[in-house]
Amino acid sequence: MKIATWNVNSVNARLETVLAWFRNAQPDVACLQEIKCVDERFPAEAFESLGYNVAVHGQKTYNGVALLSKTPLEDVRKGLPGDDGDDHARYIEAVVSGPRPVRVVSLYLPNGNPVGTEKFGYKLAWMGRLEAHAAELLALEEPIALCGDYNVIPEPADADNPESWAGDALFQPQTRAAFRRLKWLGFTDAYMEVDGTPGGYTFWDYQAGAWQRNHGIRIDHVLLSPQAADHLTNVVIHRNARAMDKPSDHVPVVAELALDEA
DNA sequence: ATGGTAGACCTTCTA
Repeated sequence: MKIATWNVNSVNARLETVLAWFRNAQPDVACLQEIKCVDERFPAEAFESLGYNVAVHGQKTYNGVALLSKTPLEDVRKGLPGDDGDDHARYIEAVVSGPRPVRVVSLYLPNGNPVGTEKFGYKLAWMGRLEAHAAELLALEEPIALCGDYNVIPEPADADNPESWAGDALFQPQTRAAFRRLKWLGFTDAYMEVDGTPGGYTFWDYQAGAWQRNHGIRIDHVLLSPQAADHLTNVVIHRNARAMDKPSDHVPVVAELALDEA
């Protein structure tokens, strides 16, 4: 099973680019972030025509996440528990049905810049809520994949120029510590497990020629529960998607699970 | 050097 995660930076502005990638990569499951549209504006028919079932948690202008799956999506949850006053559409969870069901999450963790503002506080609070909910999910002892744009640079090796991110919310000690706490619950960072080579970037800013200069960072992650990590066979970062026409500033990350094998 | 670009959308916010 190929599970993809991709921050598409507006699914409607990027639809032809996204569909071209789907036709080529053929993921079984896909987690999209920053769709930047309400549910009714999500181009569900375009994905359904490619054979996907669709679940959307949308929002006008900002944020918005979606799940796509070749098999039906069950037990859909929209919104991260823990704060009824949080109206950002940044979390959707569902069970991908099949002989070996997998619980899949598409998450768009807050950016948190600038540091020292309420935005950074919101980011850290959101990470705390994610940790609490992830702990509850782990107790289910199911195959689980927490996929998305975490807006976290875990280690210096995950940035081309770590010094330039020193003051950024994505690389603060508190941010990195919160991400470690999440992993230490018992999750495996899929990329680090099968590859771990420095330079596996997933984001290059549109500005200042970041792509041309390879000023990238690894901030899109797939975290797997033990019951999923046991079946992990490969992770591919689709770097060449950054060179497509009208690219997103993020590229897809695809994790492969061989769930039929012991 | 505090730059640069992209998307949604209405003038500026977010990233």
